[in-house]
Amino acid sequence: MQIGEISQRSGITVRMLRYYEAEGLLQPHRTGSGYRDYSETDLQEAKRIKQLADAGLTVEAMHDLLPCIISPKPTFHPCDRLRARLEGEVAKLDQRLADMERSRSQIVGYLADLPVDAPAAMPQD
Amino acid sequence: MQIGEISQRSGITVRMLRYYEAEGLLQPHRTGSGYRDYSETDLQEAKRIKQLADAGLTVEAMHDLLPCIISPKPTFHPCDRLRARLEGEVAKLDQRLADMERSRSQIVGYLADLPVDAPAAMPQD
DNA sequence: ATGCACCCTGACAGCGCTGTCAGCGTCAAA
DNA sequence: TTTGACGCTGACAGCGCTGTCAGGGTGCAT
Repeated sequence: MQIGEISQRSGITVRMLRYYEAEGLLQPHRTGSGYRDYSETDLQEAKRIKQLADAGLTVEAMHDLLPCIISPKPTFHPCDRLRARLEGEVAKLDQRLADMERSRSQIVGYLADLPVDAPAAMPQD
Repeated sequence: MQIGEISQRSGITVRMLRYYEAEGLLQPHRTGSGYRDYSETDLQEAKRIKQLADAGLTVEAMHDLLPCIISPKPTFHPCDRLRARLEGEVAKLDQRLADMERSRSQIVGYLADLPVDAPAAMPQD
């Protein structure tokens, strides 16, 4: 299928599909005239890429991920490095989650201290 | 105090202090020769700015926040707009938190399906 | 053969900061 | 007065995408 179709079917913009290809993820065949020609397998991969992207992973991280995850058949390469990377990603996520929780309660605190609309309380340091 | 000192005391880089000033937050007096001259109050404000920045708020959001929050005495302006903004920020944070939770479990799922190092399972679609 | 939708590449812009460098004043101490 | 730390401004770069535009082919249907 052409790029427009896979774009619609995967929810990834044409722009980003080309970007992913340039970055070494998801490299479709080309027709004689140079058109990208995506297979159903490519579509599967595209969907996974989208999941990961939505999950906040960088292209660089996906680079390590995909070789182990995408394959429609069992993967045979040592995935220890990948495991490490994934664990790192989780750790990073946890870190960010914690930060954001903290932010959230801070803002909620501000909100609580906010005067209703007239002179009133202030957040004490 | 000069910029270097407030930088150390607030944990904000010199670069960012100037940036915040350019953005209209935290505008210190100037000495005759043009040096920035920060007061203790400025330091307080700087610390709050840092908190908010760490909390992931943009300068633009802080713009609305600070007039209501910073003041060392009760604030008298109507803060309804601020309240709305804060609530919006909380909502955004909640959204992002949810996304990230989802990402996290997705990755953890991948991790669980990962072969130990030899040929093995694959994530079933 | 003409048209129109769709594809191609390459390049520039913008997000919201943040670092860094250049080129040049200021100030206090030696 | 000279030195060295510190301050000033302005500007460019980079992060990781993402949109958009320009200039130009391809392919199918009238």
